[in-house]
Amino acid sequence: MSEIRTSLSIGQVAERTGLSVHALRFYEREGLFVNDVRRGPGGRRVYSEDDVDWLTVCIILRASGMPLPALRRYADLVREGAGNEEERLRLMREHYEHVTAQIGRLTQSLDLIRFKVGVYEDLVDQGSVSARQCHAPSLSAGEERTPLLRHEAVVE
Amino acid sequence: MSEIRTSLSIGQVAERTGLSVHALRFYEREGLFVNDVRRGPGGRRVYSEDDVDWLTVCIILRASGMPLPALRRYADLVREGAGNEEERLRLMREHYEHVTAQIGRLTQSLDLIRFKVGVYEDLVDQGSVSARQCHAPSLSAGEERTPLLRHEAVVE
DNA sequence: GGTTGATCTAGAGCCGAGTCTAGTTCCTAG
DNA sequence: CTAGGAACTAGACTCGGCTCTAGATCAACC
Repeated sequence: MSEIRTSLSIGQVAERTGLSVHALRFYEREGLFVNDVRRGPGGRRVYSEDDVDWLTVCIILRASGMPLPALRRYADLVREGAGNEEERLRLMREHYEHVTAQIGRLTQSLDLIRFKVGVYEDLVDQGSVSARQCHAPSLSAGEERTPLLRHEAVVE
Repeated sequence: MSEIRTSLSIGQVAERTGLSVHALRFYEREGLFVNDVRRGPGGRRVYSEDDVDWLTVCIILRASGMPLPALRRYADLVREGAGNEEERLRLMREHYEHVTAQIGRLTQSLDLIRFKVGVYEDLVDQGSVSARQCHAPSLSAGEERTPLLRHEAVVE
C-alpha cells in the first residue's frame, strides 16, 4: 500500500523546481508548505514528490502574481483539509480575476507598444533611404519630436 | 503659431495622471522626463500638456512592466532627438517581446487556475448536496488531499 | 497679519520577495 | 584523519519602486 516514495534533498528540489535552496527554506519559514518538510538524519530536509508537486503549483501561482500572503492562506486551507472548499474557491476565483485583469492591461499596453514599434520601423526605413542622400533627415528637429508625442498619447 | 499652452501644477498633473506628487518628483529625479520640467515663480513645477502626454506613455510602459532604467534610457533617446531610431526600435521591440512573453506565461497559468476553480466548484456543489445528508463528506480526509495534489501538478 | 493649503528639497523609510553571509555541522571519499 | 561539498540556522542585506517626513516657502483669502 505504501509505495517507496522518492525522497529528495533540498539541492535536488532546487534543481528540479528552479527555486534556489534559499528560496526553499524561505518558503518553508513563510509557511507555504502544506506538509511540514520532514527531516532526515542530521536535521536535513527531506522532500517528497508531493512537495515538489505542491511547489510546482506555488510557482505557477507566484508566476501569475499571487502574493505570498495569499499563497500562505491557500496552503493553510489545504493543510486544514476538507470543509473549506468555498473559501479555496473564493481565493482561486479572486486570483483568476486578477490574472485576467492583468492580461487585459498587458494586452492594452501592447497596442501602444506595437504602434511605437511601427513608428520606429517606418522612421528607420525612411532614414536608411534618405541618409545616403542628405545627412539631415527630411523633418526638422522641431518637427521630429512633437508629432511623435502627439500620437503617442493616442492609445486606442 | 505658438498657442497658449495650458500649464499645470504638480497637483493637477497628479490628479490627471493618477500618479502621486511624490512619484512625479521621483520620476523627475530619475530623469524620466523628456523635457526638463519648467519652474514657475517660487520655484514651483509647471507642466505642459506634452508632459502629461509623455507621462501617459510612461504609465503604460510601466504598467506593462518596463523597468525604470529602460524607461530612462528611452527618455534619453527621445531627448537626444532624431538619429537614434534604430535604438528606440530595439528597445521597444525588446519590451514587446517581454510583454508578449508575460502574457503567454499568464495565459498558461490561467489553465491551472481555471482547473482549480473547476475542481472547487465541483467540490462545493457536491458538498452542498451531501452536507444535508451527512456531516462527513463522501471522501475521507486521507483521500481528500492526495488526488487533488496529484492532479494539481498536471497543468496541460 | 494670520491661517490654510499647496509646494519645495533632501533624505529616510517601507514593502515584497527573496538573496547572501557567517559560523557550524554532517557525510563521503581518499 | 582530513578535505570537500552540501546542508543547517539566524539574521543582515539587496533591489525596485515608490512613499513619507521634516522643515521651509509661498500664494490666497479673511
